Amino acid sequence: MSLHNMSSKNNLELNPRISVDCVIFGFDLNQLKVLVIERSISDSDKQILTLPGDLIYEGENLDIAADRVLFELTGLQTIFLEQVGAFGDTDRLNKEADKKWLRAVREEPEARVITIAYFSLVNIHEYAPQASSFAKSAAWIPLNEIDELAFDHSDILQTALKKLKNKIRIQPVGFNLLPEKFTLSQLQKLYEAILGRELDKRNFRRKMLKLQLVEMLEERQEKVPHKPSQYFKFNETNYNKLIENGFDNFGF
Amino acid sequence: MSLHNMSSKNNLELNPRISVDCVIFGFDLNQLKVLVIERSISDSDKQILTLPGDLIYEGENLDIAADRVLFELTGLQTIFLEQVGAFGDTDRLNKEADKKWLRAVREEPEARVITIAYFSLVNIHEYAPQASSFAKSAAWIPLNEIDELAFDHSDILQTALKKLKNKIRIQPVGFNLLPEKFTLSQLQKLYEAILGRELDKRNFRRKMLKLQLVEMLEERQEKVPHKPSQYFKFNETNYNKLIENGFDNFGF
DNA sequence: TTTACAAAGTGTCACACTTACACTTTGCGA
DNA sequence: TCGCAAAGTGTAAGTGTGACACTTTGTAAA
Repeated sequence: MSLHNMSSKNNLELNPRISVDCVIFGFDLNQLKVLVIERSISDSDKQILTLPGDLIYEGENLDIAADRVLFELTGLQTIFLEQVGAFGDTDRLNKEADKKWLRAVREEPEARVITIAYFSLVNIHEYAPQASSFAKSAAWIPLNEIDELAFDHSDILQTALKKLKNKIRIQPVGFNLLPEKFTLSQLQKLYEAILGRELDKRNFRRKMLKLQLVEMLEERQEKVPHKPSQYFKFNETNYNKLIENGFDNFGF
Repeated sequence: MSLHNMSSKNNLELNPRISVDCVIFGFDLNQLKVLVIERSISDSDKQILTLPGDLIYEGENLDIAADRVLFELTGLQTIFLEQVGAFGDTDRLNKEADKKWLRAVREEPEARVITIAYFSLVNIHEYAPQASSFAKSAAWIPLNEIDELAFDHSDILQTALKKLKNKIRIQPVGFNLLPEKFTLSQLQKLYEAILGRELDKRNFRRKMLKLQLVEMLEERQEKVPHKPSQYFKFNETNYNKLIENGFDNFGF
């Protein structure tokens, strides 16, 4: 710490900047995907992926800042958004490529930044990613194709995913990830994508129907080259009740 | 934001301070308690309770700062400590009594402070709370006797408690809250205190023994005016295995 | 029109876990 | 030796889980 000499520099150290980063999960009825930003300084530079995020504004609440990032990027508002936690290790911006990028875009590239991570579940078909003030290009990348992210974003992503996995066991998940009507197979694929393993079709259906989480619609699939499946929708009353109380099928 | 005029003041606004606050749970073999600080400016002032916490130091990792707060207050090191999350609402320091106190003790009482909350489980008998650099007096208060805390600390406490409740359903809890040897009734009381409801004695014992979480010692209680109970200890191997894997008795 | 395809949809049995419930045992202290 | 107070113990009914294979049905191609 005594490496730094002048008070203005010192001040930078003393007062970390705060950012929010969002892990935005989407589901294309087949795979779980994450919305990432392709960051580049020059064309020659290797593309590096980051999670969407931004420094918070003066006087802005953390949740609001996360809403803002999500909205600017996707146009989505009042969507599910839950805090993952704070990531503030002093060396989190220390990778050479990251430092180079920060020097190119930040007013105070050396400043410590503590980020508050959020995660969100969105319906991938409801919109297309938009260019925003902090991101020129955004893209949905399948979860299992992401191997390296800038800063500590891989860490953040893994933590968010763990949180989602735990959540799905206790509360229903899907309202935000699925279109209004969906088939039970699609719902099952969603659970499989999140849990990372296959589930038995019959057992899955039995469970979903017993929980009365979903209800059958009149409508069916059309023009599929096999037996068309029934569409379902969430039973909003029961869905919210289960969100409130949890499944509560624990050991106590 | 435009209320503030000068750049130094502005700078305060732009760069929030970061603190850590710790929810330290203890268990006296009967009740769940929380370690709180009694804050007072003058003797005449009404005592207000806060969670122990401190601004982080320059260049200090968040986890390290939380460790430090815990250590200074309790002398305990390398204890279970898990992040609850970030609390950063712009109005979290706006209560009149809190502002008065901040003006008395902080260099920059008007600065925005974002706090990262942690929670910890400690064995209440292993030590006595100590005066520390940030707290003159600390005390264990039963959870259900705490009705008001400074700042947003009630909110933080409730969030930490919810986290603990969820944790106990998925992972064993107790190693840090209980002495080395304990009775099954004491363990049951701990679970009841955390879950906030009574459990059936026989069912509880059956479950604990089946999980092989604990093992019986030769030793028994002595000089108790009733049938003495066996002492148990945690089976460290199985305990750690269960921490790793979770109970996994969910719906999927 | 017939046929092949591909995914939807369906039932049962064994097993494990949960819940509810009441009496006996034991050491201490009066 | 008697009373107390908490420890300790078993069972039966019900419910959820996990494993498992065949039939149905609409489309599209032959």
